[in-house]
Amino acid sequence: MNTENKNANIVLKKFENFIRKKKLRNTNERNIILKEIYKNEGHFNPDDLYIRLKLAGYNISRATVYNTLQLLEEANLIIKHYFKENSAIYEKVNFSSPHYHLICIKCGKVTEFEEKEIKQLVKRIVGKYGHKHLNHSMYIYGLCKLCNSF
Amino acid sequence: MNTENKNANIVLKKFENFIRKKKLRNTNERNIILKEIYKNEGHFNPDDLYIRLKLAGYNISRATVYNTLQLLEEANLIIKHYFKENSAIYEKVNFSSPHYHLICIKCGKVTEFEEKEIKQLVKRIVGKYGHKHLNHSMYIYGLCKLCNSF
DNA sequence: CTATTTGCAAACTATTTGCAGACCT
DNA sequence: AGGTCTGCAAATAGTTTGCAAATAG
Repeated sequence: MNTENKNANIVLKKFENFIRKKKLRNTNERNIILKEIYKNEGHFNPDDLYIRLKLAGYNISRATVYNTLQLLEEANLIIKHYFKENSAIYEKVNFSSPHYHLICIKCGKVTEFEEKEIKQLVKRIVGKYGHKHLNHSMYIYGLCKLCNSF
Repeated sequence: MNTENKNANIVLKKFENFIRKKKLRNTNERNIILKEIYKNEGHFNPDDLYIRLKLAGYNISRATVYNTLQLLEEANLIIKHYFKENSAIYEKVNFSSPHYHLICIKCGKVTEFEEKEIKQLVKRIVGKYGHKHLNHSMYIYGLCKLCNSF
């Protein structure tokens, strides 16, 4: 079995547990949406996903897409970002290598980077405040090389 | 002169420089908005600000408020956050102590924290990617003490 | 069975835009 | 004087909601 399928199976399992624990219902729509997300790479917004499902032949409403994305976020299977207003951007949780974002406030370009140190730092902070840690994001705002030279 | 006024003067000066450098115009509205922001503490959204200006007797349109907030962000005098969708949240740049945010994905509570290490880390990363650094944010998502116990 | 979930369309809300007039430089 | 900036109202875009029908448990 390839890595992609393995990951997809892990998240389906996790989602099933989450659903059971919360006494929610295991619907086709929810599973289809989760699979569609894990079939693809990179960032996506709710409408991207809605269109992709449409093209794949599924008749799943926007309401259900939004609804399910919220559930998946609570289940810690996707992360929600807000690079700019009026559009939430999601990405799959990457179990092996969390990464962070450099954002150009001029052109909106998003550059990803990794940084092992951050994980330790976050662990310490969360402990201090008694939170249950689900996820974390780091956004560095500035001007990218190109925008900075004009 | 108290600290508040001193800070307000520094930012007015900085904004003036920014305006000049960009060959923009030094309008009353822009200065009124900037002063109003620095008169207050904590987070605010564009509409909060609009209402506050209204109540203070200024007839400044939403369009101008949005417009100016964008300028102030570019001038690095305010930071924009997206704690949840459909509403940008701003705060003044705090020249002495940058701080970061723990966000509860259940109840939306935002807890601020400081962490000196982060600044160094960010400096290193930005250098690596050739960005011009303006600001950075760290968001840690999870469940706050209260939400985690239910 | 029955309470949750769904699809649909309409509603809502934050932000942006177009335009005519006002105002910096 | 000339182009930028403003206020206003209408337009836009993302998300949520209300309701009737479908469906999981």
